[in-house]
Amino acid sequence: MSVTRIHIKRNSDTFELRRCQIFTEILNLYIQTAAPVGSRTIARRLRNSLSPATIRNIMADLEELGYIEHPYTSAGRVPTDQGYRYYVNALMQQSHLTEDEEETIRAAHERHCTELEEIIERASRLLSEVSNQAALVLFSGVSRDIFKRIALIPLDSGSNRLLVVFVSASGMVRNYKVELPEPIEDIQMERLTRLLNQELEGLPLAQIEYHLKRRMMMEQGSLYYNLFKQALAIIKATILTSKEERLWLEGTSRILEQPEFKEVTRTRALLRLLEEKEPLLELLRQDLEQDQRCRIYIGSEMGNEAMKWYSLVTRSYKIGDRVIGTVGILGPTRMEYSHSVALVDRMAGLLGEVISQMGEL
Amino acid sequence: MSVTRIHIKRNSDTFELRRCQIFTEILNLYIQTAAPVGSRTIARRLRNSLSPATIRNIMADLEELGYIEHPYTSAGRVPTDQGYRYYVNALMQQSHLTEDEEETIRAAHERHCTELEEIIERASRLLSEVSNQAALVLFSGVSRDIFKRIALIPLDSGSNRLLVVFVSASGMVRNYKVELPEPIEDIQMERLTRLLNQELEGLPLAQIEYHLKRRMMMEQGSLYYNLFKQALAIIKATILTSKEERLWLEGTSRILEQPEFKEVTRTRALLRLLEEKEPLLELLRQDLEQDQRCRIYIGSEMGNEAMKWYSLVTRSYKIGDRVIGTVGILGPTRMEYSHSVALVDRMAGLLGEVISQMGEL
DNA sequence: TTTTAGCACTCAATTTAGTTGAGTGCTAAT
DNA sequence: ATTAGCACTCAACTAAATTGAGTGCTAAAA
Repeated sequence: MSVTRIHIKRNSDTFELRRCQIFTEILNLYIQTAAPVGSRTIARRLRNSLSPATIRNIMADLEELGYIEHPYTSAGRVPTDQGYRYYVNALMQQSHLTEDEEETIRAAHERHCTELEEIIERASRLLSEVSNQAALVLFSGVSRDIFKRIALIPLDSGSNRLLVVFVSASGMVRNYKVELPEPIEDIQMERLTRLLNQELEGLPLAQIEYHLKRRMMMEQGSLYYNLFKQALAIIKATILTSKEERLWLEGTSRILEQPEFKEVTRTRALLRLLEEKEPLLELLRQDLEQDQRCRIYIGSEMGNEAMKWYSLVTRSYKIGDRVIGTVGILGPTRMEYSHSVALVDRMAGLLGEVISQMGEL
Repeated sequence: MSVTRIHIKRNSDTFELRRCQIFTEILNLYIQTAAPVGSRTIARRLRNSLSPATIRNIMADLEELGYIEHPYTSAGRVPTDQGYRYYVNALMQQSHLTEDEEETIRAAHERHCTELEEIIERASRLLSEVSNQAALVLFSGVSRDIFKRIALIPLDSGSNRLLVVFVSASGMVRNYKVELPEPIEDIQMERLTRLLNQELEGLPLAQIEYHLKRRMMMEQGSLYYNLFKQALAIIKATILTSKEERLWLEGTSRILEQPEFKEVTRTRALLRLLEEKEPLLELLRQDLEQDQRCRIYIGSEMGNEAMKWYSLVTRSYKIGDRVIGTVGILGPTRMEYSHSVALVDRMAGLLGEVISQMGEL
């Protein structure tokens, strides 16, 4: 009673292998049916090469390892988050898209379009449709984008209201309205525009401030000093202040189509959370830092009670080697991870490509 | 058995009045509790001035009129869509916002901001929070907006790619990328810009095409002819092609908090529909045509199976007397219509105001 | 040592039957 | 025109019984 007997001494390779096989079987069945899996079912699936009793023993082992668990004494087994993690890390095999899926994706990308936002919205819709889960796309391009061109447009002649139009290398266009402390002459404005475009072209946004400050120092005392000062002020008030992060979330209603939806409270909590967006953003921002392959967050790993029953598969997408955002699929922990990974990979690749092309134009 | 006896001959004013009173009572009770209302409950609410039996008779009348119905033989009564309609048209009294609500709304509008989209997003969130229902805001400003200013920015020097920046009177800024059939010189472009700004300032977008064509005719043979031709081409490729309708939808998860949510299929169907957006848009577009006070669509009136159990309260908002969009609340048919109307009215007024101010700046 | 058959046991889920109570419609008395 | 009274209906709840998929353990077989 007091000593927990750990009897997984049968550690030869064959046993190890068989355990994995049975675990995968449980996992797959559970993914398909959403119902706890029992020993007899597994036995049948293995064409009775092992008896239910044996499988029960192995299941006991798996439970001790923390990969599966009992909802109650006499129910079948259900994978734990730890189990999914093990599967994802060690057992999962690469999966490929079906021809249908390829076709759908290709068809959707046939119509070209020039609006970045439209491209992203479509991509998120597409991903949601093909995966039949909720899909998300984060665009956080601006902050890691590159300066291409700026234009200053007076909003009222003679006034001090200014429209600043900014075009980034990735083709994104942004507008900012600014109010200057005092009216600015047309000639001065033209100079300013020319200066900014000459100085900043090709510069990553992160370096702009530093660069302008340095140049300002250099020009100290010269005619240009004031110009640089003004330029810096404008840039600071516009491009640098805006944290242009935007999240698209599509197909949340598909979450209601899963059987786990029956648990009303779970679903409600999740949808609430998704509407807030901030918690998700925090998670996604991590992906921006490193350029890795797919990231998978399983249930409790997301560190949020409301997301306990859901998993997230994400991958960053990029222009060249600059990460500019993240795409992802959100579904119940009981999801087909390999398939989701394949989809997310494809979407991330495609989205990067399409946006790159757009920027080049 | 064969002849339906209609015994609503008691048509004197007192009876009429009493019927209304009881109907309102049923309606209010049902709105509060979401449970069918029985004759005894009503009798108690009327301090037993009438016996349950009498009330049953009246209820039978109301049922014959189509205002209430039985879910099953021995259940209480539930208002029908027709009943809600009657209430809304004839019985509903104007309601005012509570101080709390006023306070919340005012607080939210304290922080000024310059981005149109941000203002609208905030407004929809706010409306959803205060009403505790799903809220929506349609912005369809552009098509009925007024020209203010245009700017042309070459994207690559010497190339034929152009960024067109357009500012409308309501303060909205739009960008379009266009590809010209042949490169355009800087001087020519400046002329073009000046021409467009001079010709079109203050013109409703709907009249732009006609105006330019007419001017083109007038200048036939003159030096300006080609300029006008080019101008028209650009305008057509940008401002006039874009149908810049955008719908914000916030707080859909609040729908899950209503008791009618138990009917899983209903909710699922609704959320699905809301994600598509198009059906809602169609409905909302109608409001743009006339400037009326609040519009109320009740359940089946929306002509969509999935929305059968929900109602929509909308009102257009405007700049001056130009309608530029619609705000609305979406909730179960069993909603507090008068309160929703008050909220929607306030939001529509406020939103119009805020956007107007923004445009003036 | 591993596998399996057998058995007692558990427990959610389903079924069944019975009870309750809010509500109705009708009729006859007030 | 109103009400009291009565028979009837039916969802919702309760409690008990049944079912069956599943378990763990043990002892025998391989």
